[in-house]
Amino acid sequence: MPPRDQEQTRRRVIEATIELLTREGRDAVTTRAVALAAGLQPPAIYRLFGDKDGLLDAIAEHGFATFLASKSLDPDPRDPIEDLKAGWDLAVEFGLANPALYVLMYADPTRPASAAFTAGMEILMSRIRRLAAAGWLRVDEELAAAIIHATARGAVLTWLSLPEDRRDPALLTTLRESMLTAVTNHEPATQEAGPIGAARALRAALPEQTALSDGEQHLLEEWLDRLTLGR
Amino acid sequence: MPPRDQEQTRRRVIEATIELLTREGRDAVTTRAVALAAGLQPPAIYRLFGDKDGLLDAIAEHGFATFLASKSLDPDPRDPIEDLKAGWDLAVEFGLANPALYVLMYADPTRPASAAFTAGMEILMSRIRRLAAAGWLRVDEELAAAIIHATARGAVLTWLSLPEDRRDPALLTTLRESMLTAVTNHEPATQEAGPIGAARALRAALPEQTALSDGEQHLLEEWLDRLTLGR
DNA sequence: GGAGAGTGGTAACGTTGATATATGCCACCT
DNA sequence: AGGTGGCATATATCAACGTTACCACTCTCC
Repeated sequence: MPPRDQEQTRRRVIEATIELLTREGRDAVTTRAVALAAGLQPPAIYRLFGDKDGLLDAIAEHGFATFLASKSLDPDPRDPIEDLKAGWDLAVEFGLANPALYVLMYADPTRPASAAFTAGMEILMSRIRRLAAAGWLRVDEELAAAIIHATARGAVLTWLSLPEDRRDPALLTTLRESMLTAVTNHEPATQEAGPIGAARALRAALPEQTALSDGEQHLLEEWLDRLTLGR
Repeated sequence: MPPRDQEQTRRRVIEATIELLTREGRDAVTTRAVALAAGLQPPAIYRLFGDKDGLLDAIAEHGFATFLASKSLDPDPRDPIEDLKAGWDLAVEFGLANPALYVLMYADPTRPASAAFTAGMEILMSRIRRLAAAGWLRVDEELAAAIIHATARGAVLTWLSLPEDRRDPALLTTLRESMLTAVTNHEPATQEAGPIGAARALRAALPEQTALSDGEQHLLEEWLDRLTLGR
């Protein structure tokens, strides 16, 4: 049997599993129930996914990918802050739209990061890097990622743990705004994009620094001048 | 047998379970393993706790209570803001000190709130109420509780999901400060960028530059890192 | 002293994740 | 065309799990 068919049954199993998970909950996802829902025998799961964790990773990836595909993410290079907000909203929206899947992916911190998890992190990191390049970042990139991740995670899990009639949308907007003020500056540290603007801004602010020796600072100034000249 | 003895064996079982949980992880907590560790037969668990969830609730309550007992919480009626900070720190500290227990209590949002969970919420709510009485609250009490809860939950779970060598304590202090500015009218002491922001921007934009040699760029990156660290 | 209630121990049931063994099918080579 | 090897399927099975039924014992109270 060519791998085409196997890929097809893989998809069928994955979709049946997601259906089962969202409709009957986490505990209903047993290898037998999945096999039955997909019209296979229990051992087939193991041939296709290795073990149950493999199956769960696969459905996480599939669910995340289809969610992303349903959204159009077109970053505006001129407003990285708006992009960050949109990215945060996207992460939260995924959690609210796919609670069971989200809990599977993000609830247990001891669970090793799945492919879907790292894929989401990649999206975030690219936006953070653009923010940093534009001089907006108040903290270093790694800390920014952690803050964004933590606020989104806390927002979704807390939202889901509240009974439906006590869920206040202000929780989400407030947390997003807090995240923003924690991560970004009120004004960008550089006026122009790219290394040239950053170099010029640093050149201007350099006299205040104390971390470098006189000699180091002198050489640094030369380099910054070369950078601003672009050659 | 008088209930005195039963209470004693209950305690023994609870402590054995916590020991098992923290030493060998979540999956090691089976009714049989717990019974063996406590020197009982498996059915005894059910006589004492009803079912396995009853046992887990009991250990959550016990773990939370002993943690609280080890801390002295003496609210200062004159500084409710400091009290809130201390309360948030307390919640986070509990999570970092008892990861397995915390995950059990807070990871799965579909799990019904245990006694320990609501006990922690009670502590929080009393502080929020005092904050509100003093006129410090920027949002209504329920939203404040949700924000505090969400930031703490996100902080702990994100912290635990990071590998140990990438855990930055600034994540916790930053999130606490964000929570504070989101919930209260207290003005944050925000530091302005100076050369740090510009250095960070240049660091992020550096790969695009062509004016410097590889060696120069490498040394420059080291200096920029030193500048952003401020020492 | 005997009846009843409650405790404790043994064995067992149904289900789960996972695997080993047997059965059937299809492409491929001679 | 007819074997033949390899692979997907199907059945049976395993150990471990949460949980419960059942039985023997002991203690209490009349």
